[in-house]
Amino acid sequence: MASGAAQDSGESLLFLTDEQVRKGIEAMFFAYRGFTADPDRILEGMDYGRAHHRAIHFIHRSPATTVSNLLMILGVTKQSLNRVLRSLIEDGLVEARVGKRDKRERHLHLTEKGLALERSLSDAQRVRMRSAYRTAGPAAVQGFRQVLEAMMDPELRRQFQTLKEGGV
Amino acid sequence: MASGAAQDSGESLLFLTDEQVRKGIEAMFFAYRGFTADPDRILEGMDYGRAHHRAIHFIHRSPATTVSNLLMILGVTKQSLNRVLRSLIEDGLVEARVGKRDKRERHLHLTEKGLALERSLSDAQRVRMRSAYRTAGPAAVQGFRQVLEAMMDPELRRQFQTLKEGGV
DNA sequence: TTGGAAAGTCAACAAGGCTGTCCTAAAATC
DNA sequence: GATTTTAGGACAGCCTTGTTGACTTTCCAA
Repeated sequence: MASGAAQDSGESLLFLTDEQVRKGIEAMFFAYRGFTADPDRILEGMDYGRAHHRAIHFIHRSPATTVSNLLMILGVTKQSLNRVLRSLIEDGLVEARVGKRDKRERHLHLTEKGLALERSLSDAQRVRMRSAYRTAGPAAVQGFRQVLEAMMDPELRRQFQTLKEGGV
Repeated sequence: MASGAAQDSGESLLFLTDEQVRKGIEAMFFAYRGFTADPDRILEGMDYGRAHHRAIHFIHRSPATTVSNLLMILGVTKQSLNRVLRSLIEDGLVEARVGKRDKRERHLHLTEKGLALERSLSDAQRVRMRSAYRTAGPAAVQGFRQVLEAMMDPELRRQFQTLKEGGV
């Protein structure tokens, strides 16, 4: 429907129509497909999937992180994460070191092999991001980041901001 | 690493460091979680999942669309989509009308019941989008959309733009 | 008119979520 | 010192949603 575009119906804060907001929703859907496409392509054929990618990413970003920590960030059950971690450890991509002060904890690290895979995955993903950034321009990038951050659950946003400052 | 922010290393187009691009990647990950959280909450308990939501969304957006059309948009196999459609049709949310000129085709429509579910799902999702938009502001929203669009695969981007103009 | 392509269905399998239960070791608390 | 809590792991079984492969029906074009 080629209906009215920016006619905010009385409220100054609602500067977009439902139809326009829906376009944002679809953009999010299609963009996420693109976003995951490159790593998925690399992973396919190996025995790994997106779940492994996520684990590798966050272990790389926060070396020596514990299993519980990773659970919070990834938002999955420990059984689910454990299955993934087990295969990564067996294949020598991740090393789990027993904690020094608290021996119950396992501190996770990427091995050389793990770092290599992380590199290739994040390289591929960064190429696309960087290209999108370049196309859209610096101002757009800032807006992009602002909207994404506002879209997160408060809990996740805190996680994100913690990583932002403290991480790596 | 609290390293230099916007020191583009010689190339004017690469205005962000690898580290900053990575932050964008993580923002995408966390934001997508938030993005899907509300509909997921509604769907849980019903017999449906995200796949059903996607089908309902795009049938609503393009009534009388065919199965193949939907396949292209959703990017899954027809067998996968078929399972989802079958349950939606059995439950009376979607109606599949045999094509008039081509009897192989099924033209998909939401029933009253389907429209009601679509409403509640998209309402929930729009509330969050709108709130994020409001927080970030109009300029940010434009940047958001530009970056997302640039991030899509060219094929998907075409789909998106087609919907943008022609759709509903 | 026949053969291929397109639309859709059925069956079986895999990845990766989930719950539930049980286990060990270490730490914390009483 | 005994008990409870916490961190982590393992196993079983289930669900959703993706996949391939094999099949039918319908349409269209050589």
